[in-house]
Amino acid sequence: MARALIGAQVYVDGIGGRIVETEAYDREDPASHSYAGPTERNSVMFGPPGRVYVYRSYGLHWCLNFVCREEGHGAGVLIRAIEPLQGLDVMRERRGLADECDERLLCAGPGRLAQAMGITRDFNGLRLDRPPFELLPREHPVSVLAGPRIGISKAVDLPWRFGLAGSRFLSKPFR
DNA sequence: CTAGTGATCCGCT
DNA sequence: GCGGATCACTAGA
Repeated sequence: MARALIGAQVYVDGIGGRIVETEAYDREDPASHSYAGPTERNSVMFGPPGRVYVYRSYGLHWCLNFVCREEGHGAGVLIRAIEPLQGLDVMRERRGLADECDERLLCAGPGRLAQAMGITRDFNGLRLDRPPFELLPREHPVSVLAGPRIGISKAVDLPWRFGLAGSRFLSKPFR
């Protein structure tokens, strides 16, 4: 699913764009929040698929995940970067950036993307197929790159980070 | 482009 | 008490 989501579009109240970077996290995965089993924080990961799991990162940022396997499994896809297509002015305002700033700073990285889209803990558990969310399938075939995940200290070699080949909006290049 | 650093909260052991 | 699924900023190649 992390690979399949590259090129899809996601919107919150009409603001968002094309998903260009994701990471997979699974139950038997030491880097996953679900690895040690269900807790209050990760309970949405063990619920039905097609919902949003939001967590606080480093005490400062929010991060957006899609629950992507059957109920009870405990898997998720971290949305790491989006190519902004709609609501760029609102994104800039939420991010505290100037009008003339580089578009690539708006949604390149999970914390930036959540801030630009207005995601907070209040969105945890919401369904992706209902407002305020809208998820559109990709319209054309895409070329997808894979590589190791970013910012983790366990299972560092699994190639579970995916990106749209050639995109300028990635949080980091693929080697 | 990379590498280093501090900010700041809370889930989990 | 520890240590993050991060970011903004700085300095240097």
